[in-house]
Amino acid sequence: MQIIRVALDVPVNTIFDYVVPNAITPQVGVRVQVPFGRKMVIGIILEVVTHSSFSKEKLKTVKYIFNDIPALPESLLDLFKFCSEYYQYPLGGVVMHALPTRLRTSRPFIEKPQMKSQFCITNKGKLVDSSVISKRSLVKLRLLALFKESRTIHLSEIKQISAGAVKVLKEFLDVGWVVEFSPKLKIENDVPLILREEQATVVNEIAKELKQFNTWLLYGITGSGKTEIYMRLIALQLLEGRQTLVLIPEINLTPQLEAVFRARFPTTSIISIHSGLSPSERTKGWLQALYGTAKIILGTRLSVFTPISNLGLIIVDEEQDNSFKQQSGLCYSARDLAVFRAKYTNIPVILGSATPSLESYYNAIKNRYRMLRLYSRAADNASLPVIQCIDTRVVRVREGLSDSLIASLEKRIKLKQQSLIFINRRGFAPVLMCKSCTWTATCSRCASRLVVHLKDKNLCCHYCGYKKQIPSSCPECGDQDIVPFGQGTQRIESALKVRFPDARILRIDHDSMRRKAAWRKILEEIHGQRVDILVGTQILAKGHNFPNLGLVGVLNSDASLYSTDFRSAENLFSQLIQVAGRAGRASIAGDVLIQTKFPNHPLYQALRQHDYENLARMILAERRVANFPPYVYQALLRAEAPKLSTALNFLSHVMSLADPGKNIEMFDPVPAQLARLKGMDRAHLLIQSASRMELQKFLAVWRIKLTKISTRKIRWSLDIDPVEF
DNA sequence: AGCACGCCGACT
DNA sequence: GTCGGCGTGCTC
Repeated sequence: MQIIRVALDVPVNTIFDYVVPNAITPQVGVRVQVPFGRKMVIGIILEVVTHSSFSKEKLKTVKYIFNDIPALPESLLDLFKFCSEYYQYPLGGVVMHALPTRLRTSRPFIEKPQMKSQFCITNKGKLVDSSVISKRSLVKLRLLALFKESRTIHLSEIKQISAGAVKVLKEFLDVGWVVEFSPKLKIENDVPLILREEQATVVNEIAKELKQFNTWLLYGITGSGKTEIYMRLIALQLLEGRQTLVLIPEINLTPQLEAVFRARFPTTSIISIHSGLSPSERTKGWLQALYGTAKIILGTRLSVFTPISNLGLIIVDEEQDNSFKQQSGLCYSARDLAVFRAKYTNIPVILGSATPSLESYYNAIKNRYRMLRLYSRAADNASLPVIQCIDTRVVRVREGLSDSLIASLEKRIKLKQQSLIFINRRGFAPVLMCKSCTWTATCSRCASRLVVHLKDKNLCCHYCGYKKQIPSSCPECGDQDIVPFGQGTQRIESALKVRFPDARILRIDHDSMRRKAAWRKILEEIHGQRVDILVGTQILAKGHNFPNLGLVGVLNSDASLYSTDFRSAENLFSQLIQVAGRAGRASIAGDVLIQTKFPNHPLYQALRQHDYENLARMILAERRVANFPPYVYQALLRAEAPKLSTALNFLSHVMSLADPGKNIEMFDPVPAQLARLKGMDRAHLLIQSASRMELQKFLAVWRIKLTKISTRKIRWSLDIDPVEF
């Protein structure tokens, strides 16, 4: 009897067996529709066997075997298996999570061959001498001439030439004389820069071992030209016909990097996978990667699961970024899976960063990763910004702004340069407070304070989205003197407006970024020099070049220095290095001013010296003493329940069931940082071990016990290598 | 996760 | 006497 073992999207740690009629030969990696309970569901065949341990009478027969897409490669299925085991998550859940949503439906996927509507000529096309075309091929000649004289041509214009013109267009596309033009992206004729010596060294080092596994940690200061190195190595892959997977942290960065890649590789098929695409578009790109036609696959963490037939290289840019770690459900780290995938495929993986994660840096010290360094900035004349601290214990601060910062802003406005005020969000949002009884507005569903939004005149919970009106008096004591306390971006913006009435000030935060096109518009404003002072949070730190930026002011970064989260200092450092990197990118010497009460803190000292490695070694020394990662491996069991005591009791009970060996350390259950979220109380239990393998073994056994005990009213989940607590 | 089965309170 | 509450357990 033919039996298939199928992965289904059910939170049960088993795969399900089905009978296949003898006339059909099933294949591993193929999508199927099967009866499950009283419904029909979609799954993926993981194994084809002849016997089932499940009783034969109870076995059902597969309903439909899809042939709309090719079978998933076994290497990808192995990645799923590893992911399921390592992250302690049901295999079926992993497989279906990784599949594009469009393929999770029972409707077969039929690709509509739709052509882009606009096309433009490439450098190669421009150089074509029309004499190579036969004088009799009138359509070819006319089309080429048309392309040579205009920048972009619409499909309808091409159709006007003759009925056969579209066929000729396809020929031109095949030989690379023209490319599809996407109106969103400007295609410039990008000429590869001449590499600096240190860049060339890095490229050569990696190129020497291009066909075998190695984890390269590329440490390069901001603006040192890491992207150029990626492109050189991608070019080498392209010569071999191999594909490259590029993982980046945020969706915001996709169009930017995509445009850079398209400019460099105008005739190469590049796909980007991000949440802005429709399910069909996503599936289309996903399939192009599987077919091997897409040569560069650019995407966020989910794209680590993309099937790629001829993968030659993986790049993880900004590898320290926490958005590579999924925080709920399947808590995977795309960076770590990328390393596994590269090892399994025997190809190199590059982790790039200006401030590598301590985990990666430690791996480099231990020679598990190979470190390469870039110390200088790529652009001529560009130097690193001068970073200084403003001691707010000494200098007067009004409305959150010190006199020295105001003076510097004034200077930059006079020089017609732009400035950026960067606000560290932590504890900075304005809360509503009663001056007489110190009551503050809190969220009824979360253990959080409501944030004052002056523009919409309401109070908002930043965790669950709950909104309500600003009360006119204190609900506790009735006093009318209730005021926003602490400066948010809005308050800083208004303070700046008072101080600089003629300056053009632009505030950027999550509210002003809501709309899809907002970011593009904001960038246009900035690049068009229609802004003098930018005010904003984290979003401003990432990726973009502001050539005329002369000054960066940093407010309220101290809160992260002494946070309960042991990673907050390194995150702050990474963030400040990134914002500082916004300044002085072109020929302007940049200034960075940090307002702080602790100017002598080692973190700020390292920052002033632009000395990541010294700080990293110092933090590592602390971690070793405190027995923290990367010296130990951690796992977190989270539990949430309507009452905190329920969650804590559950964790205590579960802890008593555990049988940790002497190398496993378990800590007592504690309430989570944010003890209440969306009406649920949250607690967790930390487990750690110096041995990753022993921790894995222990968790596997323990989790089976966990799934067996009844969990009424409680939701629990395991987070392996947690980054947030 | 769904969805059914199952055993106890307020309703035509 | 039933309708329906959601606690428990199964799905190949």
